Amino acid sequence: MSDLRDIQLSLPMQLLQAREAAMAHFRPMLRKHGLTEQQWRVIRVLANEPTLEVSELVARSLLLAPSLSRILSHLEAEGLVARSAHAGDQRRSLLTLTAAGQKKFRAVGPDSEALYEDIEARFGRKKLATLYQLLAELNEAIELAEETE
Amino acid sequence: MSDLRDIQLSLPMQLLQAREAAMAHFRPMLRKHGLTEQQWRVIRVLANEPTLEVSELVARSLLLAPSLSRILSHLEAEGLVARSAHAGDQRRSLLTLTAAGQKKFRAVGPDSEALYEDIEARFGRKKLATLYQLLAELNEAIELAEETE
DNA sequence: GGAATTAAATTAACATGTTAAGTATTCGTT
DNA sequence: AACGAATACTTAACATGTTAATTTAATTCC
Repeated sequence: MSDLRDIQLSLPMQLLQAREAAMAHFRPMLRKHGLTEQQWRVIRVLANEPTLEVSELVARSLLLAPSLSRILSHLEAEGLVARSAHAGDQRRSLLTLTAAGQKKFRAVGPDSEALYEDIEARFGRKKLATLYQLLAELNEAIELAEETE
Repeated sequence: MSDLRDIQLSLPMQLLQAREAAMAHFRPMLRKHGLTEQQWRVIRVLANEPTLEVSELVARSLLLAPSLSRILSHLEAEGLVARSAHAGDQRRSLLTLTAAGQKKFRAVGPDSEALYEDIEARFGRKKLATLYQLLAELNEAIELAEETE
């Protein structure tokens, strides 16, 4: 009944399927460490910076502000992340990994890396590099469209 | 502090970012039609088949069964989808698009297609085909890993 | 042919996604 | 200094994601 392209051939569905295939491996591992996928994203970003503002965390973790807000209060309650005042702007706050947070990062990191390397090895580093390049160009093309419309 | 790859270079993050870039265009359009992204996926799948079981819908829409269960009750309440009995297995039920559901599909379809074509045109059909191919191979590689482990 | 298993969906419980509204603070202007 | 606008988050409300538990019906096996 439809002239619309097969749903399986739509770009967002392909991207979703590929991501789910990968995450199906990561989620059980993270679960063993007591973390969700999103909590791990936050910890991972914070592990590479001494401190970050919420807005920076939003940008780097690809989480929406309301989600991050909830996740941060959770991670604070667990003692993995600490919040401190921003000198000069009371609206902002600075987030840091606590010692416990750093310990968690060091515990999960190798397990995470192992899964990545497994995927890389099976898929091929060369093809993976091509895929990254294409995805970056896709983002660029779409963002360019936003400026034009 | 970290030897872990930059989070921005991780495959799931790249896939997520690319998908979000695309969906940022689709969601407002769907919202005007009173649909969520996921509801539209269900309608789109059903538009191509006279009837489908829940398990088939799960597979083709890339939704988890609990999510689909809620979405279907919503779409039934809206009169877009109808449920009928499965002859021979009372556990299953058959889903069909109602006349209103088909009308909705015909209303949204062109808007959806226009956005796809815009992306295709900007990104390039050739590169898009390469991207599809790589994503399919990635899925294959990951699923192969599942059988082995 | 009846008890134990398996299978298909749904429900439950909690976390996140998404949009809109709200809050507090800062900035810009006069 | 003071007002309005903009900024940085947070809350709210509802939809979906995720895992586990339930429910109901079919299947298996003795």
